[in-house]
This record gives sequence, C-alpha cells and structure tokens, in this order.
Amino acid sequence: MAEENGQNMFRRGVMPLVVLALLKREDMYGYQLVQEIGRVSGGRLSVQEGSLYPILYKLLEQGFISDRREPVGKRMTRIYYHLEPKGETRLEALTREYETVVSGVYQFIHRDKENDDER
Amino acid sequence: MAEENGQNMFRRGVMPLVVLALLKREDMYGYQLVQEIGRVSGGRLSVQEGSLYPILYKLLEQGFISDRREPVGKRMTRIYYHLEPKGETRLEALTREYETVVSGVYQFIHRDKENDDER
DNA sequence: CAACAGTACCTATAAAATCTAGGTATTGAC
DNA sequence: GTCAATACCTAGATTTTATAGGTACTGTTG
Repeated sequence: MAEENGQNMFRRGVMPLVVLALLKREDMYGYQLVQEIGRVSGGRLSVQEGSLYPILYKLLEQGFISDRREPVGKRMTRIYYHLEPKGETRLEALTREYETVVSGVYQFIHRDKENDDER
Repeated sequence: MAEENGQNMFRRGVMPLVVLALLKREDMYGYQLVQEIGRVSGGRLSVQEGSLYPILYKLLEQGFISDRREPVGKRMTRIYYHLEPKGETRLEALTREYETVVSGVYQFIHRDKENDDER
C-alpha cells in the first residue's frame, strides 16, 4: 500500500539520518522532532510518533544520542535527545552513504541517449 | 543488519524506479538487469537476482512492464521485459517522488546556521 | 568429451524499517 | 469542565529487500 498511494516509499531509511541532522543543531524532544521534520522539509517528509520513538530508542542503544528529562509544567516531563560525538561521526557517514545512493540513482533517471556508458 | 554494516539502506524502494528507467532505454532480461544496475551505477547500487525477480513480477502484475520469451542457443530462453506506456507514466511519477524526498532530506543535511527556516 | 565457470531462471524464508492504530496523561484555552 | 493540543508509549501488520538456497543450459578449456 505504500506503493499504491503515490505518497512515499523512498523515505525508507532516511529517518535516522534526518533525526541526527536535526539534533546536530540543537537538542529536541520527540514530539518536537515530529513537528520539525514536517516543517523543515516543507511537508516533503513526515513521521508518525509511532515510527519515531522506536528510531530514537535504537539510536540511544547504539550510543549515537543520549537523553535527559526536563520538567515542564507541574507534573509533565519532556525527554530531550542530544547528539553524542559518536552520533556526529555516524551522521557524517550516513550523509556520505545517502549521497552515494542518490548519485547512483541519478545515473539511471538523468541519463540521456547522448552521454551514456554503453560499451 | 542493513544498518550495522555501513553498506546501504537508502536504496530501499529505489529498485522499481531503477528497473523502469533501464527498460525505458531498451528491453532487457533479468540477469542482464542485475549486471547493468551494477555497471551503470558504478557499483553504487546492486541487486541480487533473488531480489530482482519478485520486483519484476510485481511490475508485471501492475501492468507497468510486459514480458516475452526469446530463444537463445538450442534449449534456453531468455525472458525480456518491456516498458509499457503505463510504466512510462509510472516512471515519471516515481522520478518526481524520488526527487521530492531527496530535496526534503537535503533540507536537513545541507543546512547551515546562516540560511535556515527558524521562526 | 568431461569439467567447470558463467549465464539465466526461480522460490521460500528471514530481516529491517516504517505504518497503523491504538493507548495514557498533562497542559492551556475557552 | 471540556476539549484540542501536547507529549509520551507499544503491539502488530505491512512492505521491501536480503539471504540462501535450487535447477538447468552454454561455452570454453584441457
């Protein structure tokens, strides 16, 4: 169904990269990340909370980010996520990988009869 | 494990797009597609045959491509796949979608402190 | 002509990421 | 006090791809 409705299916795998990139600028909490991803991408990307939290927990496990609780109001606490040095390295690696794949795909979709690689 | 080994995980979903793009230039058979995908992408992309055939069967079901058998040698037949008009439309739609997602992701990874969208 | 790498097709199962569809509780505006 | 918005969370289904096989033909080399 992800393919039937033209929505997306190319954002598969990009969320950890996007989250790390956002956290590089500033610490954020889960709900805020969901909003920011929609806002910054101009609606081109989006995540449900139900998708985001498992991603955050995995990034935590892997030591790429850390979390801390901050009280808001009387009883509520927000959980802020912070990019760790290890996560910064990971961000750079993922960015490189992403651009590799994109340039690979572009070989196919931006190829005209003239300049090709036929042999 | 796709995430553990730094290989890839961003090529998720791109194979139908790549296959349609290749078939736009000329009819190809399965094994040939596997070779071409590695060759044209300069190794940036790759598929196993076990991954490709299910993708081809789905594209057939959806009417985006058609197939025909052609004899080679004495007993063997190759199955060539051909891009149908419906598939051409699909290719255009997928290309647009891919570029939308890529530009969305680039909002995050190519953003510097100066020109941003903070409010 | 036997052996073997390469060509060419195929399937079943597992793995990984995300979506769907819920759930609970707090806050702030009216 | 009600209700939308904020803020967290989980379980299970869905989708795509990888893994790991399998069969059979072709062409080259010794």
